[in-house]
Amino acid sequence: MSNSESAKERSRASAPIEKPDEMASASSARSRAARTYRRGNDYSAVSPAVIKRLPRYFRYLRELLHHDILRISSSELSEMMNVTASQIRQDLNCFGGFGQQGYGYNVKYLYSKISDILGVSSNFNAVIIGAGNLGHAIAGSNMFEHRNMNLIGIFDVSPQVIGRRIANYTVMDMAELPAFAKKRPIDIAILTVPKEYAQETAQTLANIGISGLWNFTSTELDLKVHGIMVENVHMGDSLMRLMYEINNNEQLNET
Amino acid sequence: MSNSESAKERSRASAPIEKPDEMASASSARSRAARTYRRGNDYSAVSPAVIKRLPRYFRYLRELLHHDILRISSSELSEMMNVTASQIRQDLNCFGGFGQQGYGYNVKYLYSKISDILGVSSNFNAVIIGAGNLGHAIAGSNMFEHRNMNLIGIFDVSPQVIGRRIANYTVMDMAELPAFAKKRPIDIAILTVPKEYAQETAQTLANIGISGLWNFTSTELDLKVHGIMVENVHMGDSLMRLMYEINNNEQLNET
DNA sequence: TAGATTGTTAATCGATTAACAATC
DNA sequence: TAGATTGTTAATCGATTAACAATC
Repeated sequence: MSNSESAKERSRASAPIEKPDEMASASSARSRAARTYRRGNDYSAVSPAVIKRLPRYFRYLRELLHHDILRISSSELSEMMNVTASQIRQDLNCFGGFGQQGYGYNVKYLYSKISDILGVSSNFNAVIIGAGNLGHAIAGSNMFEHRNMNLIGIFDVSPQVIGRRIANYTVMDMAELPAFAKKRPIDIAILTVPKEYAQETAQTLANIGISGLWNFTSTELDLKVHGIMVENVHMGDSLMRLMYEINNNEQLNET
Repeated sequence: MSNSESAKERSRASAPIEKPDEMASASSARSRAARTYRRGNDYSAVSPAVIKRLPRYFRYLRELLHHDILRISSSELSEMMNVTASQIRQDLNCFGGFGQQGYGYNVKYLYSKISDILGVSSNFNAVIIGAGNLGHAIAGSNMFEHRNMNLIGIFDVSPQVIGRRIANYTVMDMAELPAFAKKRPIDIAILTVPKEYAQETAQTLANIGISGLWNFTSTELDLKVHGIMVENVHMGDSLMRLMYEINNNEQLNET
């Protein structure tokens, strides 16, 4: 982040604009599942390619804030992120004019906007299904605080792990899930069960009425009929892409 | 996989072609790092979009084999995978003519070809850097056997975990890594350390001469100057995309 | 005001789909 | 052989980049 020092310095000069700080009103103690959220805008026309890039902007903007950089231009950001300035401006303008001509972008304001678009103020409730090593790793991560999510439970079927403590949670019996879901609405289920149980577990989750499934199994689950969004992690695919790149790049270097 | 029953039945009839079984000759006991691998073709002209899809073909073909389906047409596969038959034929033809007019594709042959392209026969040696929950989860997965990779060690800096047994491996001291690497060449490092240590650890890994880095930290590491391929997992980005989809899709349903 | 940088339109590039001739 | 299905070319669609007028 060394090449943004100039931006840092400039940010200490008085900023010509003072956009409202929307961060403060963003979070609420209650879950989105409790139907207290305010409906956002309709972004259905925004292209998938743009949406796929949003979380990366979120990460970089957060990083800028950590470095007390309060102002940035599309060209400065483009250098940092290794994309074109044009793309950045195009991407951001899908959601509204967040910048100011002659000035650039207010990092704090932009970050709050991107956060809102991504749903950080939704206060989702999540549960982990499968208390194996991966479920354990996810439970212990800081993934949730950073995104205003509430991990409200961890479930498993194995008597050997039910009742065990994992990252401040007591693993519950999968059989208790439907009753649990009635008391505390579940927005997102994180699926870390063995591949063989993925399909049936997904069906159970569909029945209790989740909104999204974060799928760590290598199986593909079609739950669109139930209106459930599925996001696949497919770590194995990622590893194979790496293997491919190593082989292919090395050849280029050697030839 | 219910809609492929017809393919299954047909596959039991005698197949008009008998492509050579290249699977048998694919694996070797020695590591690619030991420079025993045969150089592959140059696929540098193949578009990134195609390459990104290859692991998914790999998964589906493996699944077909498990179901004893030995023959498939692009249209049957397209239905299964929810893509166009045209795309499948285009994708596969980037690497050569793997099918046969009037017949379709021999699943076993196609699987072996895709495997080779992805580098499954490269016999990569891998180490895990960071023996936390995530490192533990990856070490215990079946990720490696399926891809002919050898997990040859797990390293950490914390005296509390060094010496502990994890999935049949004894966690080694990070300080021993350079010496270890001299004895057993490392192709791929799997980085599961806390974000704060990502950069310096990556530098250490670059110095011992790895070929690829599988990055689980949310930091982006530029090691292209060292000719090292980096593949980022960025689980957090995946979670945010899910959050976005839930918000945006629900709105559509409600309006 | 002049300089800087956005927002936005137009041009280019890349990826997907359609169509069909080649061929098993 | 006739039927089926690939391999491949051409047409369409979508995504990225370039350029510049608008404007702070």
